[in-house]
Amino acid sequence: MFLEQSGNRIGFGEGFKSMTINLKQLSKLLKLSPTTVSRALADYPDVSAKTRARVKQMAIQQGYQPNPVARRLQKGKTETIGIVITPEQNYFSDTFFIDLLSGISNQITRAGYELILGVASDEEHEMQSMRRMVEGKRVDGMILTLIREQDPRVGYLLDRDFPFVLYGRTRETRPYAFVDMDGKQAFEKACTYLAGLGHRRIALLNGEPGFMFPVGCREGYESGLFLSGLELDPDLIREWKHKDPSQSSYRWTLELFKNENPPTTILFQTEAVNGILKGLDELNLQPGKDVALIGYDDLEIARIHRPSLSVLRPQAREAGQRVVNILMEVIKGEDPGKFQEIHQVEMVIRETSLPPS
Amino acid sequence: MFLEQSGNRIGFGEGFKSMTINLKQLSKLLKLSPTTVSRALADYPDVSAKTRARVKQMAIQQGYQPNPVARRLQKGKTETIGIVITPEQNYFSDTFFIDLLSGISNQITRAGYELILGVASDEEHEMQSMRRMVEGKRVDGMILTLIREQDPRVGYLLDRDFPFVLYGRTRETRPYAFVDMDGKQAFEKACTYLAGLGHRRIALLNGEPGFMFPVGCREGYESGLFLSGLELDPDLIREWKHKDPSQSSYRWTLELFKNENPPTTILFQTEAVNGILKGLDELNLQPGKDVALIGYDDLEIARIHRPSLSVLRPQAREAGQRVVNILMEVIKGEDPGKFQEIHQVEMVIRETSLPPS
DNA sequence: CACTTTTCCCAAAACGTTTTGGAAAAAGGA
DNA sequence: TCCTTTTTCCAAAACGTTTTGGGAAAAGTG
Repeated sequence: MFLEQSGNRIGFGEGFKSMTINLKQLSKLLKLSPTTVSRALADYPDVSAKTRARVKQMAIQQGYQPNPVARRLQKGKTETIGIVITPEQNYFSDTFFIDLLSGISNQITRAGYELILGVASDEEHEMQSMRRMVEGKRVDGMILTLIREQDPRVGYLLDRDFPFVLYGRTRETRPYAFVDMDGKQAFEKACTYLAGLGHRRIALLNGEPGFMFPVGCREGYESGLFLSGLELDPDLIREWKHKDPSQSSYRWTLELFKNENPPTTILFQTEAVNGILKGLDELNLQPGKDVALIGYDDLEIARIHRPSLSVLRPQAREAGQRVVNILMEVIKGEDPGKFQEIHQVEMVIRETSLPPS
Repeated sequence: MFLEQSGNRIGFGEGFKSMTINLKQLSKLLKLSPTTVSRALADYPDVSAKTRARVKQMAIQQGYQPNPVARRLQKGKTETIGIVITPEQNYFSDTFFIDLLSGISNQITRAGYELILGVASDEEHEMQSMRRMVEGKRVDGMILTLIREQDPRVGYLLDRDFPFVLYGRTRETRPYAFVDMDGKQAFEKACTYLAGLGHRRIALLNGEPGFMFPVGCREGYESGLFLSGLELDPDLIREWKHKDPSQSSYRWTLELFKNENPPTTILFQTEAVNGILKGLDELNLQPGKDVALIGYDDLEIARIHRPSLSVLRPQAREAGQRVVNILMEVIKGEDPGKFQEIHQVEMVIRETSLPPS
């Protein structure tokens, strides 16, 4: 009589004693069928306004929340999105990425979904982690970041028609959904801006080849030089390593100034700024004064450094939200090819982008 | 005859066409009952070795994986662990935290569980995100980081007997499970080491009050001074802000050296190193030479900086794994009070811990 | 051979929802 | 009043597992 069936068990050793109420229990309380209660809460038109109100009030009073696991089983959806990060590549410690993740997470929560996180140490584990999510039916869709020029993840997901959205782009002919920052336009803008100030020797300390983003940066750089009537000098282009941004960029900075006709300004990803500053310091060159600097990404260091760094600032949070909204559409069955967005990047002029001295 | 019931649907606009096989379908293929197949795969003794082998082989061949959502419903567990991060506090961009997260994630995967991530902008949203996970029956247990002296999250979870493990400690009399680094011992060790080198004016640039970790750091600092027969001078203790570690530590560094009897060495959390280096640079003091430095946490900058920074190095990855293992025990119903671990912290001597000049 | 024990398998129930396909009651129309 | 339509509700099925509680066949025992 007391606790019929499927009531709360009086836990023994079960740790957490669920204090929560069931649909069945709630419906008993209301003297209605579970069907009606479920439909009332979901605002179906076939339940009267009066009972709907009664149901909702009781649901709130009893703190009823539908069990998500049961709903997922019935609906045939996991209500879950997956993402795999690779801290080895020193990307995760970027505040930009946190902003992206923040936008993603908030939007996913708003949709009533869950974000599950995989942490992989290398490319192989990255793929493995993703396969577990996809083939293990643990997610409805994937979000991919830190995209490579040839990215096996994209082929894998396209092959099995699994919903996904890239933050970034890759070399792939089949249509897929992505949100990308316009790195090309950003670097072009920075380049023409510097040229406009009178700089003639503009160096590019670019990200590691193999990844897609530096490709756009370089395109923008070249196009910027061209638009400004400047010659491209291969000696002014160097690439740092993802595994060790500071060390490699430090060495390349020293290299750049061994040039008999050294640069008066450097374009780079802010990730690499520590190495560059270290190098300039060693060469007794003052950033901003002797060498103008514009970095891509507005990290903390860019703001607190004296002189403060001029940067190209992507709107990471907004991009994260878009990624999620698009993924939801793709999950619904929309054609992924319809969702290909390239977002503009803002240029923030601070103290390191003066004319050459 | 072809696709009876519950077979694969030939998707229409459904996006992802599931190519995966069912327990029912698998059992039909094997001419066995779903019960037997399920039990064979779970290594129950009441299925013969022969059929067990046959079942397993077929399962592999067909790529069968039990639907986790269905299993969760039946088992009454979500097989999911929750964590909420607060990037605002500039904690997340710490590579130490990535290591912790990496250890957590890998161990959770090994247990067949999932890690769901919440990203909250402040304390209020942090609580909100956790409540959604707990009250919404979305997780079996929680992992808490960045613990405050008075932490409402702990009381909340204790009140409802919900399984959780802290990375860190808090002021709470009821027993709870935690894994913490021995910050006290670490700072004591660093302090006595420096005193042993001959330093007499040892400064502490500590983390923000309100959080638990700086409390231990200070205890260790004071105890280290005492053991070395040094007097505590309140003028040598300052606290930087979580929201802006670099800026605040920069200002405090300048302050410290306005002292008529300035320090010859500083103890701090590596998070704050940028501001300290900036300050020393401005004061024309060479780190390592004029002022010895030991930081807590072995961030990238500590290794790449010249001179390289001596640090206290917590084993974040191992700690993450322990947190998960403990949480699994607590979820099983073990007494959380049994799991209170304090891990030793290694001291790595590099180039910034020389005797006073 | 008859009885007991062991081995091997399975039907049915359960987990907590949502959806399907009505059915009873109320309202409207002639 | 009788028939039709609309409104309001609900029983049963389904989602894909695991667990419960046997039961039939095979093997052992006297």
